[in-house]
Amino acid sequence: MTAGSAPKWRRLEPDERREQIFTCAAELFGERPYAAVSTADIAARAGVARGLINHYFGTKRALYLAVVRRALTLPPDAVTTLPDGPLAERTDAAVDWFLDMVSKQQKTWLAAITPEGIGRDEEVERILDEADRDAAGLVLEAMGFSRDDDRWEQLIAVVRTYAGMVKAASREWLDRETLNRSQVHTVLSRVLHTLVADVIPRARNQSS
Amino acid sequence: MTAGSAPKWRRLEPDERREQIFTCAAELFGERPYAAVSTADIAARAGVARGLINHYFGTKRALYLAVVRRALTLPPDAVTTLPDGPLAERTDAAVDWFLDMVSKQQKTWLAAITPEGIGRDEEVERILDEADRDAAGLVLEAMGFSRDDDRWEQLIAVVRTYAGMVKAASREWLDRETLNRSQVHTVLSRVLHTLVADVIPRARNQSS
DNA sequence: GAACACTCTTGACACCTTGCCAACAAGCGG
DNA sequence: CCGCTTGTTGGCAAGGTGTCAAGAGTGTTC
Repeated sequence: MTAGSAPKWRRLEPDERREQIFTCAAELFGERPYAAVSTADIAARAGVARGLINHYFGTKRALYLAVVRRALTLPPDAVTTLPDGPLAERTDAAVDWFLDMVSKQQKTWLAAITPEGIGRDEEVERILDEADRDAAGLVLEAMGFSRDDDRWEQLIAVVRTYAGMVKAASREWLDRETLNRSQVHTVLSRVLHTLVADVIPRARNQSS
Repeated sequence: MTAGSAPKWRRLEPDERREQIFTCAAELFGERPYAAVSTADIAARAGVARGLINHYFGTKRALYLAVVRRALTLPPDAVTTLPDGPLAERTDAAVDWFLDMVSKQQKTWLAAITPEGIGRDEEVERILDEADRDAAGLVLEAMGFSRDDDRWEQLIAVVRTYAGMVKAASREWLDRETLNRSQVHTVLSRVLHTLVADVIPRARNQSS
């Protein structure tokens, strides 16, 4: 028995440890509401002292915000991979791409977009807003609009409106399971088609 | 000096006290996120001992749920006042009715639908769901569907999807002010028209 | 290979919040 | 004026969070 002094704990690179804690936190926040997840729970799952969480993220809330931020940040490989065909094809492809992405990180995505109800929270709201804005930009570009368009801000607003529908549809599909993927796809791509082909041209003539 | 023994506190009817605490709580939850409002804050504003809150509502969370529930309950005078004309007219009228209602209770409505993103919470989610469900039912009836329709559940799901867009549009209009009422009206009524005339017929052939 | 230094990690401490409960007292009925 | 009902208070115990000095793993040096 070479009784080598077995270390009680392993020392990791900060980035590594940070990521590990982050992952465990993301899992837990996906399973239970914010208040029902204690830093002790996160520490336990990560096999780590509770204080380490504060060391890396400062605050439970900050850790939570980091999780939300990453869950809502979508990979920017959207536009490049979309076809060039007619509008109907492009909307189909865009929605498909999106549904794929969402189904990969179901839990986290759902948790991030699920409203808790009354009361506003500046930080979370800002993160949600920016994520929506980025996503809307990608969608618009995929649909063939340019950032130089003089109505860009209004276009963004319209698509962000659409984003509300996308989120609700995701919940019906993944959470409530009242619609299947095919049905959600139909709803989202038809509506997107309507927006681009029908609504946006009209809206141009109603600027305040 | 008729040194009448000045009472340290007044005794109220249970309903009265309950309502008073409820009101203060609603105010505070409207100003700050759930976690940032302590029962001590509520008690202070109500001029009452903290323990009394637990006595009446049992739990901080229960009080919060009561507030959310009341904020989301909407007046059921929708269907009766809608015209009988062609679909486009009905969608126009329905959206108009809705925008009127919303603009009347801006603050409460906005506070109630603004996502806090603090994760999932069965109870709150259920309350939001039921509110959406009721609203969706009203919309469908206004659009001429019957509750006996064998696809009723799926119809509800689709309209609830639409509800997500309605909320997002309300925020763009009232909160961010990136779209004016006319534009929001166009977006919402056109999309509703698409749903009823185009999407729902298709969805029927895709039931899982 | 032993001592060293660096810093990642721990464990305990103080503070705050929530829910509980027994005692108190306001106001009505006799 | 007295006593009863019960609305109301105030303090206690459990649990959660953030901070911080001390401890221990791991690479480096001689």
